[in-house]
Amino acid sequence: MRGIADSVGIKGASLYNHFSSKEEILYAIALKMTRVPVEEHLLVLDEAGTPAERLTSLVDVHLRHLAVNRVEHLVSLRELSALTEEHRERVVEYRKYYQRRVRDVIAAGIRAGEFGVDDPLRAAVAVLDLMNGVSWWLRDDYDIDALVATYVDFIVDGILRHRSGVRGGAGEVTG
Amino acid sequence: MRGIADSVGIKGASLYNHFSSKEEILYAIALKMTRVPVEEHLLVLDEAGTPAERLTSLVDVHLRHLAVNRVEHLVSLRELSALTEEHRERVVEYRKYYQRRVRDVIAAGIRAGEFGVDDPLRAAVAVLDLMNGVSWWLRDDYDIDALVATYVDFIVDGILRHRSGVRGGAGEVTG
DNA sequence: GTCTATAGTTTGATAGAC
DNA sequence: GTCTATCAAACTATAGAC
Repeated sequence: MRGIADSVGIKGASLYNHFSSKEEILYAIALKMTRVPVEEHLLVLDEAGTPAERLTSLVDVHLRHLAVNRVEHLVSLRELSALTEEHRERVVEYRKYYQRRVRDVIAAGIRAGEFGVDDPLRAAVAVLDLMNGVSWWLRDDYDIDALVATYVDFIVDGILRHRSGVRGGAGEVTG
Repeated sequence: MRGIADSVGIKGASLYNHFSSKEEILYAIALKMTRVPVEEHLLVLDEAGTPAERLTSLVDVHLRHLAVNRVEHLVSLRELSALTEEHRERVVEYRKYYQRRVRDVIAAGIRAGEFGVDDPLRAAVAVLDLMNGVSWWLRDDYDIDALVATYVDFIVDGILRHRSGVRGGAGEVTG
């Protein structure tokens, strides 16, 4: 609490005029980093376009939100275990719902012939891990447009893309 | 310390017969999770085979080590800031070296015509984030062979693979 | 090499003046 | 809404018996 207070220029005790406990601060941060993506980012999945186009939009807004709230994202990960069971469950529920929606758009892309992965849920987990990993090393002076372009390529044209058949998959050739 | 002691069936004070401080325990864990990969896993990059084959081997040993030492990996991430500056720097150096070696094998793959990414370092970071993300959700009963096969596919045949040029499905067609 | 007891410090939170 | 002063609990670590 003293560290948080320092960073906003007041004393530790003064924080209790704004929050009733440390857990409430951590919950507010964790909620912001899970509810906002669910209630705002997922809207792009309902707009017009192919699954690949809609997922591209989601990667865009997801990475930009993460770039702006990098520290909050790391805190919500690290301090998840410090939340009450009830609060932790709500945060986990938001994360799971977001994951399911990513899985669903990947599944739609498979049905539409745009994507070529076997298991939409596994692919969704990989895609989210790849994006969220950015928060560990991103710096303030990083070119976010370039970041988004690179990761859209890695995800939409890389992980999810149809394999061209020459090597067809993971060990099928040799196995 | 009491929690650590509980998990090995002794009292907190007894831990000091084996380690002189909590920091020493955390450093031992962090060192294990960074030095072992550098000194053992990277050997597969020096064996025979194309860059893609050697990277495939690295993904294999990396994910298996991570599956066996999942908790230690999470601890070494979470408690990195609890280390002394000297210890933290040594751990970070191991991580950076590992990252550079992954970058180099990707660069070799590009030169050999096996891979088609623009920036080997960015690709290496993405590949490592993707693999390390597994430790957040992996369970003990998970099929590791299937995990390895899936991630080799995502990485070697997905992220790093040559794009076919048509950009098959990521928006160029309609845009 | 384990234990109990406890020292010394830090932490989250409260009380009350301004 | 901020501050100083302070509390109670928890923490890392030590001392000394067995």
